[in-house]
Amino acid sequence: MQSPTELAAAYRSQGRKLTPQRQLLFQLMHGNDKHPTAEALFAEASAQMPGISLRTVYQTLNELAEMGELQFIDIGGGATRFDPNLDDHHHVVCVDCGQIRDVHVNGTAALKPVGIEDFTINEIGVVFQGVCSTCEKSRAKSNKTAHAKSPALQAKVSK
Amino acid sequence: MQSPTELAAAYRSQGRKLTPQRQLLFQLMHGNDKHPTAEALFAEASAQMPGISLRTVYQTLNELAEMGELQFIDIGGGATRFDPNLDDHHHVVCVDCGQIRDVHVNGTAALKPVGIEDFTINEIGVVFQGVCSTCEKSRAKSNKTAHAKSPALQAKVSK
DNA sequence: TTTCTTGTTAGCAAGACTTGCAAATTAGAT
DNA sequence: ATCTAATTTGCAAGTCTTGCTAACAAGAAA
Repeated sequence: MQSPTELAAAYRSQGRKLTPQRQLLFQLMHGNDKHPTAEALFAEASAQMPGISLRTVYQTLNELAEMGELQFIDIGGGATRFDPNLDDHHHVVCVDCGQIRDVHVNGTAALKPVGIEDFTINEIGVVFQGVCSTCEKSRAKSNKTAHAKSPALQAKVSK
Repeated sequence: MQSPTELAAAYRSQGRKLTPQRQLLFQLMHGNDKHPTAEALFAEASAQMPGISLRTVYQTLNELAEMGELQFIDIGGGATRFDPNLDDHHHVVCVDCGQIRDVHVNGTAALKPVGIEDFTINEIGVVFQGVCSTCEKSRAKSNKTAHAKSPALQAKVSK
């Protein structure tokens, strides 16, 4: 995602208006690597601008996505998460705490799907599932099984 | 996913009962490579067993997932899709019609995520996005832009 | 076969997430 | 200062999935 200043220009050049709500959301998302949900972003925004509506957050995120300034991430678990990182990257998810981390991956160009000659591939997405060190430690203590699914990821399964 | 017969045995050995509803769903899912949503499966099931409830379909799918007989696929677009294929495989999605195809991928073992030493990776998921030949043809006719997103994938975005 | 226990089903309400809509508001041009 | 079209809000509504519970049925036991 471009900087708030650049976005301001981009917005105006498209006939969109530069509102305080949008400017705030530009700031909050710029360089944000937390992959927040709309609700999470709404919470942050509300702290600085009481009264801003969740509807506006959704609206702005959708605009930014249309403009190609950010992407949606759906890895199960309910809410869509937003990623302003436009670099070529992928994601690592902790199945315990649900955190998502951006990660550069070497070797994607060598991936060879077999038997889909009738498809024109445009994009490749790789998601690594694992356990972060923090969760690994708490697992050791609480003696959890290594196969238990994260509250985050099992949300849709057996909440 | 195992065969209906094997699942019957697995169910009983776990103290679960073998109901007609479950047996029907076992059949419908066994070897099913359509990655149906719960609704889609419910529709198929209803044709053969009028009166079966959507609730039961969800329940059974969740059970099978708990038992490791199938996996959930979340690629955005609203509903979760179910995959009974337990082989090591990945997915190709047509961004136009939304179809999902199973695909074997060579080279996944060589994927190297950079900078996540603090994660213990357990699984890797690869999703290829592209356009199937059928949609490619209709695009040529209707002169659609190559960047338009599929109704299926943009469902959550700008339905 | 009848009985009994316990797991299941069906249906509907409700919860989570996201979008549609319309009135009130405001950015930016004139 | 005025005007017009884009925005924001707030709420209703839509989609997908789960919670809850009474009625029901599978499988064990007698």
